[in-house]
Amino acid sequence: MADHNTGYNTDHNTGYNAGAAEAKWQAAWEQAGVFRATADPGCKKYYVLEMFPYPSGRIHMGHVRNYTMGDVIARYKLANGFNVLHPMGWDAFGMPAENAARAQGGSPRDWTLANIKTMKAQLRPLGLSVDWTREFATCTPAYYGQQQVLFLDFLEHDLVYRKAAVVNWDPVDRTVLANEQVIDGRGWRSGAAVEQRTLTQWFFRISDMAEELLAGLDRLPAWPDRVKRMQQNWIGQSRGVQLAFDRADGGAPIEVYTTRPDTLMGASFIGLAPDHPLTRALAADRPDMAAAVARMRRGGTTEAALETAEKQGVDTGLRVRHPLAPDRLLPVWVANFIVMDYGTGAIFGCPAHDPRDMEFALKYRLPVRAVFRPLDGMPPAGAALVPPKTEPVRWINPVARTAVPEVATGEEAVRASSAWLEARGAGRAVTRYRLRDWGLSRQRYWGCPIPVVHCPDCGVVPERRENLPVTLPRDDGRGGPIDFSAPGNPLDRLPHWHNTPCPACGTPGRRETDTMDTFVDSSWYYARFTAPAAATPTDRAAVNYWMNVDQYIGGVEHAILHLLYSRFFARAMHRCGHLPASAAEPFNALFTQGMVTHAIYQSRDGHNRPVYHYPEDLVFAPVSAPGGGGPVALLRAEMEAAGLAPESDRHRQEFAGRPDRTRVAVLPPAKMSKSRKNVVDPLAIIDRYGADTARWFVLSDSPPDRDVEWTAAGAEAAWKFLRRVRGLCDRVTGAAENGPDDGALERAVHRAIAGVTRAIDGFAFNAAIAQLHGLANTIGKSAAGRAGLREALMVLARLLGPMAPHLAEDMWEALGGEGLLATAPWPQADPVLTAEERVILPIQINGKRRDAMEVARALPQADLEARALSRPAVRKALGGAVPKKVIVVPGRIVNVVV
RNA sequence: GCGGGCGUGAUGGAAUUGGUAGACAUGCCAGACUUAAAAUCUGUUGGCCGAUUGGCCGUGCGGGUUCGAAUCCCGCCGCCCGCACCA
Repeated sequence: MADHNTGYNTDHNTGYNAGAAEAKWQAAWEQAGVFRATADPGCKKYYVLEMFPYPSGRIHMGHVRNYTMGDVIARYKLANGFNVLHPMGWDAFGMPAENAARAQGGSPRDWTLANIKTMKAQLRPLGLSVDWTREFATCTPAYYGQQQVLFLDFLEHDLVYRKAAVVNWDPVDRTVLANEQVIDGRGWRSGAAVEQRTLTQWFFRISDMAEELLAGLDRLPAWPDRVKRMQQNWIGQSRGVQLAFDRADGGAPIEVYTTRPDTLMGASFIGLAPDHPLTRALAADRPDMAAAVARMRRGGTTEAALETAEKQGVDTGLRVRHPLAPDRLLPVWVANFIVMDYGTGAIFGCPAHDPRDMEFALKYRLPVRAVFRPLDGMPPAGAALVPPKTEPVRWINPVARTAVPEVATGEEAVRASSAWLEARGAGRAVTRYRLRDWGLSRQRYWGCPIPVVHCPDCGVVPERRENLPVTLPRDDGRGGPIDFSAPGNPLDRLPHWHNTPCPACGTPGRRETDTMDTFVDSSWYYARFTAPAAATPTDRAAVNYWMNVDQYIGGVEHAILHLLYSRFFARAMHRCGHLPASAAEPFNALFTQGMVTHAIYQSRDGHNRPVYHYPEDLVFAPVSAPGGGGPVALLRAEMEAAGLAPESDRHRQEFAGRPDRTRVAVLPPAKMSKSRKNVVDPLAIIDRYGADTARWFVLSDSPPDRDVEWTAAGAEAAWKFLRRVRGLCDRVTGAAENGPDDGALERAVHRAIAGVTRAIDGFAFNAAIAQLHGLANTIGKSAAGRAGLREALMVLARLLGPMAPHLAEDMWEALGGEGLLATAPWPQADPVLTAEERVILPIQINGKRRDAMEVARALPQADLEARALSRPAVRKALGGAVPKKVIVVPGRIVNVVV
C-alpha cells in the first residue's frame, strides 16, 4: 500500500518521484514548444481532436480517459513525423451556468470563466500534448461573434429561416424545453405541466441536406458502423407514394403518404393526425371533436405513454372516394396514432395488412379487406397479415392485375404498384425523411445572441456586419446585475439591451432575445481551432492545410446530434466559402470511447434505505475460497474505531467475521456518479501516484471502446509497474559489456516494436500495454549486456512515451537519450528480427494438438511434413498406415489426418 | 415491434482475423525476506483424472461447414445499445 502522506510518491528503490518528474518534463515541453502547431506545407499534418469539455468545474475520470486516448494518438503521430495539431477548448455556453447564477447569485460568465480556470489547472498536470496557444472558450465574443457571422452568411444562403412551430412550453419557467427536458409531460425543473405552444423559431435547413448527409455516411469508412447506423436511422429515409383522395363533399382532396402502395385496394378508412390542418379546421366548428382531439394530444408526448396508448379515433363524418374505385366511399377518421411530423399527417388505413390499422378497425368496426393471402394456409382472423416483404404471397386484390402477378413478394408488388400508380397519374413516388429541421432558438440568456433585429416596418432585419459581435449585456456593469430570479429569459427584461434601431431604416426596433442552442457552438469549433484568432470564422490557408480532423474521439452519446449537426455545419460553411469542399465531411475517422465505471458500495440504514460509501472509505478482506462470492467490503473508519489496522490482512479477516459490523454490498460497476459515491477523483489519483499512473490505468484494463472499471488494485498495479520500469534503468550500469541474451533481447525488442505499433494503429491500447508488460518482464529477466539492455530500455521508453510520457522522458534522460523523447522518432521494427528463426510448430492429428516440434522457420514445406511424420507421437497415431492427408501451413501448424 | 452489438478462467480481457485458446493484468494460493504485519521479490493458478511422463473435457446452448472453428453459417437462450404508433 502506498504511503498516504507523502503526496507524490517517491520510490525508495529508484528515487523516482512522479510529481517532481512530471512537473519538470511538462515545463521542458512547454519551454521547447514541442506541441505548438505551425502550418508547414512541406510536412504532412495530422489533426487529433477529442470532444471539448463543458466547464463544469471539475475533471472526472471520463475526461482523463478521453484525453489520454487522444494524447496517445497525438504523441504517436508526432513521433512518426507528422505535423500534429492537438488543440483544446471549452464548450462554455449552457444552462448549468445560468442555473448556478439562479441558485447562488453571481453571473454565468464569472461562474464559467472560474470553472475554466480551475479545470484547466486540473487538466494540465495530465501532461497532454496540447497546443494551449489555440485554446478558446465558446462563450467569448471572439468566438461567438464569428458564429454570428456564420449565422448571417447562412441567412443569405437560405440555410436558416424562421417558422412557426409547436414547441414544449414551460409556463412557470417561461421557456421552451427540448423533448429530453420534458419528463412525464412536466418540465424537468419546474414540474409544471408542459403546454404545446406555437412559437416562431429559427431553424437550420438540415432536412434539405438529408439525402446528402445520408449518402455521405458511405464515404466514412473509419467511422464506427454503429454510429453510422444510428445516423441512418435518425435521418430515416423512406420511399413511398403520395396520393390524393377526393372528398365526396367537394372539399380539397386529402393527401396521403404510403410506403405500401400495393395495399391500396385494402384501404378501408382515412386517418388524420390530431394536428392535421383539416382536423384543426373541423374541430374549430365542432366542440365534440375539439374535446376528443385535445384528449388525444394529452399524455401523448412521452415514449412510454405512446407504447401503451390505446387506439383512439373520432369519425369526422367526411367521406372520400377511393382513387382506383371511385364508387367506394371511405370514412375519414382522426386517429391518435398518426403523427403530423411524418409523411403528410394523413394515411389510408389497411387493417388487413397493418396491425395498428387492424386494432383501430376492430375497435371502431371498420371493414377489413385483404389484398393478399399466404401461398398456403388461411389468413389469420382478427389480426393483420404482415409477412416479410421478401416472402412471396398470393395477390387476390392487387392495385392492378397488369402490374402485380398472382404470386409476388411484397417488395415486387410495392415497386410495381408504385410505378403503375405514377404512370397512371394517380400518385407520385416520393422519398421522405424522418429528419426534421434543427430548431436553434432558446429563450435563454447564456448563449450566442442571434444577430437580428425585429423592426415594425421592415420585419426581421439582419444586424449589420460592422456591428458584430452582438455581445451579451455585461452582467457586472451597465444596467446593473442581471436578474435570474424571475422566470423566463432575462434578455427580455433588459430594454437597454434589446431596444435598438433597425439596421435597415433606423426606426426603433427590438433585438432578437432568443439565443442559439449550444449545439451550434460545438458544430464548428473543430474548424475554428485551425485559426483560433482569425478575424473571419476561418482562415482559408489554415483550413486548407489542417482540415480535416484526422482522428476525432468522443463518447457515443454524441453519435447523433453533435456529429450530425457538425456534418451539416461543415457543408453549410462550405456553401458560404468558409471551408473547402474536401471538408464537407469534417471528421475522417471517429472513435467512440467507453465510460469509466466503478463498483458501488452500499449499506442500509436503520430504515433500510440505501447508504452509499466512497471507495476510499473501504478496505477489503481477502477471500481465500475460489469463487467465494467476491471480496468482503469493510468500512475503514469502523475498523479503526474497533482498534484494528485496516492495513493488516489478518485484522481485515478478523473484522470481516464480526457479526456487528456494517454490511456493505458491492454492487456491479456503473458509470461514476456522485449520487452513488462510486467516484474516484483524478486529482487524488494524480496526487498519490502521478499522472502517468492515471493515464496508464485508464488505457490498460479494457479495450478503449468498452467501459473500463476503475479499481484501486488496478491503479496500484499500474503504479507498481511504472516504478519497476523506471528501476530497470539501473540494470544497465551493473551489467557486463556483453551477455548471453543479447540476441534474444534484441529480437524481443523488435517484436515488441511491431506489436505495440500495430496495437496503437488499431486503437488497441490495452493490447499495446500488454506488449509493454511483456517487454519489461523480458528486460527484467534478461542476461543481456550493457549495450543491449540500454538499447532495449531506450526502445521501451519510446514505446511507453505515448501512454506514460513523463516516465518515458525521465528514462530517456537517464539512459543518455538525445534531446527530448517527445520529439524522438518512433522506433522501427526490423522484419528480420521480428521473425524468430526457430519456431515451435504444433502438430495436430485429426485437428487435435498432439505434439510440437522446434524447427527452423524457413524450413520448406516438404521437410516439415517429413519431420512431422517421423515424430514418434505421429507414428504411433498412424500405426503404420499412410496418412489420408497432411496439411502444412509453414510457420503455423502441421495437421495429419489419419 | 424494428435495427444493431455482445456472450472466453474467480475477474478485466488476449488470440497475428480460420491454425498451439486463455497473452498481459487483477484476485487467490504458496514460498523468500520479516519478531509480526505492510511493502517488495519469486513461483503456481481453466476444469476433471493421473504420484511424474500424460489423458479427457473446455470459448452461453444445440446443430452445421472445414483437415482444423472463440472466429464462418443456421436455430435457440441471456445481456446491452439505438430507434419506435414513421403509414
